[in-house]
Order: sequence, then C-alpha cells, then structure tokens
Amino acid sequence: MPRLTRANFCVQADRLARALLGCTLVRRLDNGARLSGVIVETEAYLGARDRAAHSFGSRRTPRTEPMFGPGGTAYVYFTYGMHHCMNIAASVAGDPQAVLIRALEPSEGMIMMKQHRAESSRASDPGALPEALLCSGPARLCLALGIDRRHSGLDLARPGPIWVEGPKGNVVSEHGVGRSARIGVGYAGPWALRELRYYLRGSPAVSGPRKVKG
DNA sequence: ATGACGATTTACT
DNA sequence: GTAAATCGTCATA
Repeated sequence: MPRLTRANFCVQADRLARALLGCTLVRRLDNGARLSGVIVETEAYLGARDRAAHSFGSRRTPRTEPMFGPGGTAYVYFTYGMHHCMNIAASVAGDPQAVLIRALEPSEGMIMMKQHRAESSRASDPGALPEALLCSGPARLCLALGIDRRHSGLDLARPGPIWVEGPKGNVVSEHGVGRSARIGVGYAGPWALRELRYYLRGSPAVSGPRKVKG
C-alpha cells in the first residue's frame, strides 16, 4: 500500500481531514511490531483564523511549533495532565492548519494495543476491551499505538516510526461520510458550530456523541 | 513564581 | 446525567 506523500498532506485542513478517512495510520514500534488502524474520524483545524485551533492568532510556541511545519508534520500535544492527542499538519509551512486524528478501526497489532491500554489503566479487565474501542478517541488511539510528545515534530512524509497508507478501494462509498461540529471546543464561539468533524458512517470505532443524524 | 485551563477519559450517582 | 483525575503549557507579574 502506497504511503501518503508531501503533496497529499499539503492541502487545506478540511480537505485533508476528509481525505484521511479510509486511510491507514501505521506505527512501527522499536521492537519491530507493526500496529495500525483505518482512520474513521478526524477534525480539521483551520489555523490562525480558527478560534478553536491551538494556533489561533498565529500563536507560535514550542508546543505548537509543529503546526507551522509543512503538511505531513506530526503535532502531538499533552492535555488534561494525562492524555496525548495526535494531529497531522496540513497546508504549507507557515500556515498552521492541522487535522486531529480522533479514531481508528484497529487492523494490526490489537494484542499490543490492549497491552498499552492496560499498562496505563487500572481498569477492571483490560483483556476484555472490545477491539472497536481500542482506538475510539484521540487519546485512546495515542495510548494504544504508543504515540506521545516524543513524536511531535516528526515528518510523516519521510521514513520513520509513523506514516499513513492510502485507502484500499472505495471505502467512502461503502460507508459514506458524516459531518458534525467538532467535539470539546465549546469555547470557540461561532467556530464551534462549523461542521469540521468528519467520520465514516457505520464504523463502530467512531468516538464520542454519535447522536448526530447519520 | 504563580495560577488558570484544557482539541479527554473514566467512574460513579 | 455529573465529577474527578492530574500536570504541561502559557500568560501575567
């Protein structure tokens, strides 16, 4: 399966968010294990003008620096004192747009994913975790795949421990694409209402309020 | 040096 | 449905 290239990533965030649906996010661990899942839910953050974006007003700090990199740059941040979330920068260098990866449908390495989820969780019975829930949420998928701040700034268009592979066949027509407002950005005023969340209808791995009609 | 706040998840009433 | 967990980051001083 071909990997996405710089040209694939250097497009407007809303377009990239939709294009990523059906693609596979792949993580190669240091021990050689390959973990992966099909991207089924994303959110676009449109950069300096987007009040919900960390880069709103071109706020450029050590943390947000990767958002200003070229399309394909990983932006991983730590939040709520315990969670990591992963984005892929969109557009060109200097334009801080990005796409938040919100959920995956696991396809390889589920055993390892369960281990990762169990390690950092005092949950009752981690072994009983349904596969569909392993990567059902931005922080869950980072934990499952072993992704954290060390990966922020990584170039996914270059060989490395994380990359994206193109969609197999016409996934979109099989499931159909749903849209809704982004989750957890109520502070963003009018920008909170924009339908910049994209997901594959019918996927059991989609996170959060699925109340939105579909 | 300090304080307010999360692009969340989980557990519990 | 509500609340707690938990700390890096950033603006303010």
